[in-house]
Amino acid sequence: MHLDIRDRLNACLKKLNIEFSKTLELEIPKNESFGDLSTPLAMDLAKILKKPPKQIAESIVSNIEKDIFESIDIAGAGFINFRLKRNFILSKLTSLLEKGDDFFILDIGKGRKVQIEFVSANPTGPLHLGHGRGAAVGQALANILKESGYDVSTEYYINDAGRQVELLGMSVYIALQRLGGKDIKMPDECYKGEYINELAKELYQIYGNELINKDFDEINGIIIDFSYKKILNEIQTDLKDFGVIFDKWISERKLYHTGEVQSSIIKLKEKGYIYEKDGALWFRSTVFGDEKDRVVVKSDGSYTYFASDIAYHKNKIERGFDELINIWGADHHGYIKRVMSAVQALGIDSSQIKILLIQMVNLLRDGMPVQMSKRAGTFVTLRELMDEIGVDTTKFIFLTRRHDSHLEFDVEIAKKQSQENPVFYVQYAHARINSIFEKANTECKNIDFALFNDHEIRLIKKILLYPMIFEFAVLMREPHRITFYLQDIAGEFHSYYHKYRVINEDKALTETRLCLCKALMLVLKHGLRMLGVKAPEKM
RNA sequence: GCGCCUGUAGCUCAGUCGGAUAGAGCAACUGCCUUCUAAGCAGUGGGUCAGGGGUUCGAAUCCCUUCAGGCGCGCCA
Repeated sequence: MHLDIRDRLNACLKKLNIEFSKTLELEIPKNESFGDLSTPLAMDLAKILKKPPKQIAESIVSNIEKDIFESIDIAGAGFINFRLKRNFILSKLTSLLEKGDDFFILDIGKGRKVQIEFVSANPTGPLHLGHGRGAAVGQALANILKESGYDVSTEYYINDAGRQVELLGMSVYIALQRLGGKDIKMPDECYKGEYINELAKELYQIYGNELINKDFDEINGIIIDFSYKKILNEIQTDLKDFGVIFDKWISERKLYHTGEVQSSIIKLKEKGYIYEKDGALWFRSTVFGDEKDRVVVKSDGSYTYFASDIAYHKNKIERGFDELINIWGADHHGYIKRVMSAVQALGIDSSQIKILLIQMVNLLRDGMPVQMSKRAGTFVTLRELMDEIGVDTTKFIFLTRRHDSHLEFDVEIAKKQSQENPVFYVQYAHARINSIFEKANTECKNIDFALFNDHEIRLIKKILLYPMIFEFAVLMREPHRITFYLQDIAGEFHSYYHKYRVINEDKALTETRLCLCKALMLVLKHGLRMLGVKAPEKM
């Protein structure tokens, strides 16, 4: 619907010889009496053309093709308000019913290659809530970008090298020693939690006392590999059960084995961004606005995590993506500048990489925040939450906030099956419609537009607005906009459902209303699919 | 101390890179099940957009500043 208006606006601008390269903005007016859709275009153009907005608006209004409009008004400081013809709205409805899911296909991406890297949790422990939120957002983002014409590739970067996995190995080694009766304290920096003991037990079952009597240095390889692979396996299972699929899992170790870490530093060195100080090699990130330069090779000759991350980004860039999206936990925000610096030093435009920060999740139980500490091993895992609350609810709630905003996750509300729980509210609308179709002895056919009342026309307009919401979610890379829309439209439907009977004595009216239901069902199903949430037929 | 993020109704949060009279859900209160699922609906009240300055036709949105909260400031990852 909005695209039809935009097309006419663009054609009109062309006719008037006005250049406007941005995506033309259409919005839902604050007040319904203003019209169906409006645009602040004239006010934007006023700045460029240095003419009064009303004058521009008038010129647009008199030159635009008016076939689909009931009326076009200029209001306020220069808004152009459009009211669509009833016939046009109904033709769009017909089109939606005919095309089904194809109606929602947009070609914004035009095949541009986008890579989304997300979760990428260290394989040193189970996934927790924050990872879950990142997983839900990343997958939803992948879904909507795919659906809108991007060539999307999702990826998980496995930090299977370096200090953290070594610490994991050490932790399991010590647990193993304790299992063998040795009285050793678990050092502070080590990982705790029951899963460490489990890993030790499993190793004991395989190797018996063999490992216990050896020094860590002799057997660290065995322990580290066994442990991180086991954990990675569980992470993969958890993500799969959470409905998150990665196209590619890439290993940090591999970047060392292929020499990419080394070569990327050489490349930076050639460009003059590397220097030596205090026996270490530093990257000049301050050139790009970082607050200090960063070490890439330590004085003991080993690489920092940053070094392999540079190699990873170089690797991504060389794979020819047009856009890279990194989804990180908000606690990594201090890391953004140096990665952006490295990426720029490697020669790509910083606008090609976007880093989305996922804010913290606070878990509430009985109205009280649950304290989480990774060190103490007292954190709530994604697995626990999935098992307790269900995959759909968990995902949906993760998507009810802007990624940038703190999320309060109330377990009690999530478990409630009522209006307080937004997922059920939306799913229930879908199930209700499905149930109507089961009860009806007929289907959506012989649609008679004359039978729609004003309430229904309003609802149809709202349904047809979905592509605009979807487009905006894509352009802004913000899946939560779909979540909000779905709650909104579900509410409209529940209200409609109570006021009017779909199945009634009048066959023509019944069939016409079934078409409205069908259209809404298509939208609900599509929206939920984008979020990765099921649209149940029965509840 | 420095940097980043946040501050919108009692609570949880939307709000289009500056636009029209700032919205929703929950909670509170009042009603609605012999009719397609009450996991639902209808109605009522609720605001100094943290405070203060500035920028302009116009600010919740941009700039400065104060306050409050979160996070980050390793040759850790």
